[in-house]
Amino acid sequence: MNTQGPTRIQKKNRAVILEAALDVFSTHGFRGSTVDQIAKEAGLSKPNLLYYFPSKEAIHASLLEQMLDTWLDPLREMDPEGDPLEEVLAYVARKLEISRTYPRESRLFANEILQGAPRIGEVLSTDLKALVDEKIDLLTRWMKAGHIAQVHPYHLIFSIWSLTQHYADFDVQVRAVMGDQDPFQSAPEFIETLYRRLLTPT
Amino acid sequence: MNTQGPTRIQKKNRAVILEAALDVFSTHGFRGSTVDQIAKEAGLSKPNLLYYFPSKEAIHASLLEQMLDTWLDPLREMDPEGDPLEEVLAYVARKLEISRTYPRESRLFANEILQGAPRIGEVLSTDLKALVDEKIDLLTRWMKAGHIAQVHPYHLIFSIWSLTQHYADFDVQVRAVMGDQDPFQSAPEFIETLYRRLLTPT
DNA sequence: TTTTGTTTTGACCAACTGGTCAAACTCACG
DNA sequence: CGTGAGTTTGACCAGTTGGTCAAAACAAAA
Repeated sequence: MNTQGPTRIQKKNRAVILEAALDVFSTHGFRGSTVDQIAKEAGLSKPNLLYYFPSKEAIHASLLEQMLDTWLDPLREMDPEGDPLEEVLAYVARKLEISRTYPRESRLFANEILQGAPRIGEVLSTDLKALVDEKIDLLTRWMKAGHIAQVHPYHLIFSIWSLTQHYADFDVQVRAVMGDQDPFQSAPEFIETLYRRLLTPT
Repeated sequence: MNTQGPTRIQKKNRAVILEAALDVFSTHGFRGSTVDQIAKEAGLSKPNLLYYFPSKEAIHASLLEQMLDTWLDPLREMDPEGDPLEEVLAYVARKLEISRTYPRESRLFANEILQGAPRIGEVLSTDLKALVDEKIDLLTRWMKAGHIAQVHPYHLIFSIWSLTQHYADFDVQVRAVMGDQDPFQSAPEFIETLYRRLLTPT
């Protein structure tokens, strides 16, 4: 009888599989990826991989779930008690940093949304919407109090998402255009300037 | 011997196929789409579809080529003789309008880039880079002359791409968060404000 | 109507896909 | 050492995929 948690081997192999799957799914999308590909990347045989996860779907679901938390965290941290402008700027900086550190997660997410969010559409219109609405409220209060400039708060948030994730999702294009310059060296300053000028009250 | 151009039927069917393929490819990506799916959407049998295009790849390539022109046009139109700030704002407005009018093309492109641009990587680092470099030059001159504020010109362009395409590529997410409000009603004003504040010289 | 080129299709194929299974192997522990 | 649970694998399967092909159906000019 197994009364203990997962074996050392189970722990290691599940991690190895998720790591490999993230690589594969994030660059080929769900349907574009094959179990064989993931198994090879993980250094396992296909049946062995399917001994640790019941199906391709299950691996993908596990990755998405894990990723959604990482994705939402920076927004959650925006503090109603802090200095408004600095809070927004800090949020933007965190988001950009995450794009740099976890580009594969960003692309996994982008792939899912692009295809109509078949697997996380529900979460978007419940959990995500709830969190965003809460922060929209906060931003609106800040604007009404004159702490930051009045702009459409939804679009403010969308703009932050799109600007920061662009560097992960469209990495190939960014690098093709910029040549050998590192986009992440100059991006933080540009984006901070942008939001400072947009949000500093007149 | 066929000395004339394409038949009336050929013209119509090729168009119908491309239209159907755009629908399918843009929502499922290349590998996620099947020839059968496209054929069904086009109202043709699979062999009949393959009578008009030699392969799945060929249809995809044809779409990408056609799309790239549409995608680059608004940037080409940015006029060195015009008023700097208004030229940039007009470019942004054109780009956003295209996102609204051709969301499928935008998603087709996003899919391709996300997967590492295997089919258009070459074009990006030649044609696209050349065009961008030319406009970067123009923007830099405008900045040095004090007509628009000094910001990193590459990131300025990336920000325009990401902000405008976001509304096409992440449409599902935007709508999930905004509920039944139409994002395209309020987006143009927000984005214009953003670039006006960013670029108006101090 | 005949003839000739164009268009459409059902039947088919080989490669690949996600997933199963029984048998073999490995390993910690008594 | 032995034994039982945990781990790994080769062989296999049914469904799907992109693509082919010969024959049939159709259109239009003579």
